Amino acid sequence: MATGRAGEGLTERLQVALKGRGQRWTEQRQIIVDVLAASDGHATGAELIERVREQDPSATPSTVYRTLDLLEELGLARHHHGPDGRETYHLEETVEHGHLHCRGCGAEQELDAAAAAPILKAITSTTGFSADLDHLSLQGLCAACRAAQGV
Amino acid sequence: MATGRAGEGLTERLQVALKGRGQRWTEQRQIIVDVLAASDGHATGAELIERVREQDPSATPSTVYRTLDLLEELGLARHHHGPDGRETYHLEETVEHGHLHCRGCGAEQELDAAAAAPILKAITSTTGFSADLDHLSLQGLCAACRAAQGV
DNA sequence: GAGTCTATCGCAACACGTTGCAATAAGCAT
DNA sequence: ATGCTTATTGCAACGTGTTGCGATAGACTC
Repeated sequence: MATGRAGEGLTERLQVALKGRGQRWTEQRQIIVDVLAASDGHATGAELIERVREQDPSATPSTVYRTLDLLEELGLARHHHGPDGRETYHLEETVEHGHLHCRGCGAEQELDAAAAAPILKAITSTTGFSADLDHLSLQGLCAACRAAQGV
Repeated sequence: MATGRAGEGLTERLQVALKGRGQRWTEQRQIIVDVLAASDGHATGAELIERVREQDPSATPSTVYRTLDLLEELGLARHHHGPDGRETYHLEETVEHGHLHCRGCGAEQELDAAAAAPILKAITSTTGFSADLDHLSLQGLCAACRAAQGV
């Protein structure tokens, strides 16, 4: 939880992965990975940029977004879209999980792999489609709101 | 199939609903509803604006988006977010359905209510959450791509 | 260490969507 | 028909995210 520093092994994994693709390790990328590691799960692009800028005011949005894309290509980060269409990013280290947004009370529940398993299974068996848990972002009514609204 | 004109009853329903709320019926709103009706399902905000502008070049994005919000409030339109976070709008008349985006081949399948029923049931029984089919937008691998990749 | 190649950076512009505000015009009452 | 109230419009600016391009600088060779 929010260590403030990228996991020690992570930086090295990154350096190796980049070198293997003829790409480069830079200080900005280190900062972005650190910030992402410190953000522990759910940070929007704008938040990440702001935090990166605290450490390096010369950083620009394009650099941050491009680095995030790169991290995704390498499989070290993921992003998904909230109910308002905004993006949130997190490291792949974080447990894979889906999201449930309640349109009644606005609450957001996480959906871990165990809870999601029957759902993913139902998707596969009815559609042949293998869904990515990380992109599973549902909107609806939570149990409490359903009870409150007598639905 | 893209009638090109809003269903006759629709315009009247709208006028009544608006009047009941002390709101007004304008030509622009008629155009927007017509365009939406002609778009038959999946149109992005930008596309809608472009088509509205063909009929009324003075229309601006803010007006179109505000009208779309209004239509949603009235329950006559819906929107959801694609895998890239962009919005697509459709009339409530359109059959309620979810979406499946394949990250392998880029194909998009629709998920009708019958196919979704077991999935929604699984969601409810494991989480207590009642999900909105219209916001169900999954990303993953379709059966063909899974076979091709031997996953 | 100097030179070369090219990935990365910063900038500027764009695209989509949202919001605040002043001007317009819809709908109602007279 | 005229005037009044206020919902709606258009404009302009902003926020988030993307893209093209020239300049910078990282990594490798000699």
